[in-house]
Amino acid sequence: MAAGSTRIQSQNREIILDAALAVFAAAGFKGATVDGIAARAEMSKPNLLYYFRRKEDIYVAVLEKILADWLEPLRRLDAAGDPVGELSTYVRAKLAMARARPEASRLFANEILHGAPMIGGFLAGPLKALVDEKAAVIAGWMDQGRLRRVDPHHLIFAIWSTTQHYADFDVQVRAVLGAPADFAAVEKTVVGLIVGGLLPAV
Amino acid sequence: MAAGSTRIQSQNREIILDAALAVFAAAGFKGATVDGIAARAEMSKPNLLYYFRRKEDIYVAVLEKILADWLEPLRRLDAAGDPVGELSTYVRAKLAMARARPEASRLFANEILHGAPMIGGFLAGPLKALVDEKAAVIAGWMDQGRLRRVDPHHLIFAIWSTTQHYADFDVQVRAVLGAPADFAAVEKTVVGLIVGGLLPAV
DNA sequence: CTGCCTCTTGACCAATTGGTCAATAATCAA
DNA sequence: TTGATTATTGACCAATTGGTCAAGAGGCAG
Repeated sequence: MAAGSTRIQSQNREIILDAALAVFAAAGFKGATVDGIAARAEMSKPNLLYYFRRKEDIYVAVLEKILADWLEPLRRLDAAGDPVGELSTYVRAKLAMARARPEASRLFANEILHGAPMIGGFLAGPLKALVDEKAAVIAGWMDQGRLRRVDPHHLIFAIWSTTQHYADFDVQVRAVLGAPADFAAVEKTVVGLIVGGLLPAV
Repeated sequence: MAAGSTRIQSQNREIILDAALAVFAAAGFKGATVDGIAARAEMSKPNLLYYFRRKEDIYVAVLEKILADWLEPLRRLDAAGDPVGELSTYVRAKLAMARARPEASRLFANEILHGAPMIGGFLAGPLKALVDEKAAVIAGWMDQGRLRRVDPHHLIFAIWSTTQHYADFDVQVRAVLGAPADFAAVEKTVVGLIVGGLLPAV
C-alpha cells in the first residue's frame, strides 16, 4: 500500500507539522523536544514517532513545507512589468509573509544562523538559481536605465533582510518601539527606502 | 577578598568567554555544551565551572560583553554632523562589525530570535532609550529638509537588518553568491540604497 | 459479528549532559 | 622551605530526552 494514504494519517501529519513549526521556531532544533511537540499536537510521544520516526524527520518535513512558499514571491517578479511596481510588489509580498507567518521566517532564520545543516543544498541549488535569474532581470532593467545601477544580488539581500527583520527580530522591534510594529508604516518606509534608492537620477 | 582579582582568573575568564562566544554562536544556548566550551577553552569541565558556576552564567557573561559594543556605533551618530555623512558612517561601522565579529552578531540574533529571554531588559531599557534619542536626531534633520521624511525608527531597523544580514545569514549569502560577500560591493550597495533613498527630493 | 490492520500508549532503555565532590597540583606570601 | 590559598581534574550523579517495544484500543471490509 502507498505511504500515508489514510485519512487519519494525513490529518495527524498535518497536526504534527503545525505543532512542530511552532516548537522548532521558538526553541530551535536542539531546544525543541519530541515530548514538547507531542504535547502541542495533543498526542503521546510514541504516537508522534509512529508518524515520523526521528526528530530530524519532523524538522526536515517542516522545513520542506516552508521552502516551497519561500521562493514564490520572488518567482513572481516579472521582467515584462514595470520595475518600480514589480519591486514594490515584491517588498510588500515579503512583508506580508513576515506578518502572516513569522514562525516560518524564524525557523528558516534559525536554520541558516546555525549553518543551514539541513538545507545547504536548497540554498546552493534552487535558491541560487532563482536569485541569479531574477538578478539578471533586475540588471536588465538597470541596463535600460529604468533603475539606478546597484548590485542586484545585494539589492535582493537588502529586501530579504529588511522585510524578514520584522518576523525574526519581532521581540526587539516591539521592545524598541514600545508597541507592535505598524505594518502600514513599515511598508511605507521600506518600500520608500528600497525603491526610493533605486529611482534613476533625474 | 574581592572577586576574581587573580591574574590567572581574569586570564582564564577571558579564554572561556572567547571559547563560549564561538560555541554559543554556532549552536545556540541549548545546542552548546559545557564540555564543548571547555574543550575549546582547553580546560576540563570542572575547571571551567570553577570560574562560572552555571552554563547560564557563561552565556550571560558573553552577552554582556557584546552588548556594550553593540550600542557604540549608534551612539556616535552626531546631531551636529552632516546627515548623509553621519548615516553613511553609521552604516559602514555596522558593516565593519558584521565582517569583523560575525559570531557576536549571530549570538545576538539567536538570542532575539528565541525571545530574548536574557536581554529583554536591555532591549526595552538602554537600547530603546538610545534608539529613541537618535531617532529624534534623524527626525530633526528631516524637519530641516536635509533628509527625505521616513519613519526614523524603521530607518534604523533597515540599517540594522541590511548590515547584520551579512553576519547572521552569511551561509545563505555565500551559497547564493557562490562566493564570500565582497564587502566593498556590499558597502556601496547598502549605503547607496539607504542614503540614496533619503536624499531630499530635488 | 469477525478478523485483520491501523492507531495509540505506558513503561522502559541508553546516551547525553549540567553540575558536584573529594583529592591532587600549582602558586605564592612569609 | 613551608603552609595556606588557589587552581585543576577524574570520577561520579541525577535529570533530561531521543527512541524502542509489546500490548491494547479502535476502525473497517467481509
